[in-house]
Amino acid sequence: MNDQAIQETADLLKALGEFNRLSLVYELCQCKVPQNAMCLCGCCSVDASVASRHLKILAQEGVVKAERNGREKTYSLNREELAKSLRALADKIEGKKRR
Amino acid sequence: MNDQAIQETADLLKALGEFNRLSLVYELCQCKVPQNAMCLCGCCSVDASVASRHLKILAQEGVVKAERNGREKTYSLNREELAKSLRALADKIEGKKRR
DNA sequence: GACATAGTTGCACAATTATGCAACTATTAA
DNA sequence: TTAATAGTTGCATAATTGTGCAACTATGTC
Repeated sequence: MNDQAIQETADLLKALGEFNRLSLVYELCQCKVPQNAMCLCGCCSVDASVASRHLKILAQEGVVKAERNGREKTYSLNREELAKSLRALADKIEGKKRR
Repeated sequence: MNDQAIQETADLLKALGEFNRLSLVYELCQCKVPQNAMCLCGCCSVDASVASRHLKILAQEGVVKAERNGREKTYSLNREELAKSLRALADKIEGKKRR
């Protein structure tokens, strides 16, 4: 496990490890269809600029996918990819190759 | 999903989402037997006090289990519990109940 | 007892991060 | 074109976090 790989995993976990961002993730988790930022910023009662920045971080880490729809921007969870990353980490932690 | 549950999950992910702490976790991941703090602090080249604090945080979040052995303190990963938490999150993210 | 080893805690400091406001861009509607 | 809505960015600020050093506690050894 090289430093870069560790850093990437740490960055993903850090992105998820903040209350308002995780709230956004859970909110999106409940949504069958993509949600716009205004709707999402309601779920954690912060300023729109704050939600915008949190969503940007989540998008950078591949947690959410953003899409422009006219003047709206809609967000959806990258469910499979995110679940896969988390399960890969769980597998590694339970792995049998030990010293 | 209430605020407290979100906060608890966020705290766990935050504990894992820091480079040196995740390095400690991966190091412990490779270890069949519990390791002491001095050995562990080598793996991320930080002061012993820093490793001590990181390990404390990991222990608080239930990531590692600490045990006194004479003047040493040995740490081991809570493999099953941690893997279970991560898989539960993955399951939730992939869940089918959507609006 | 004195001394060594393992680990923790107080303190100061640097760096990062989360936040809100105001001003901005971009798009749509009138 | 003007106005309205959605979202972003610059700036200042408060809060949190990671770090190393020095001093401390705890345990084992001589």
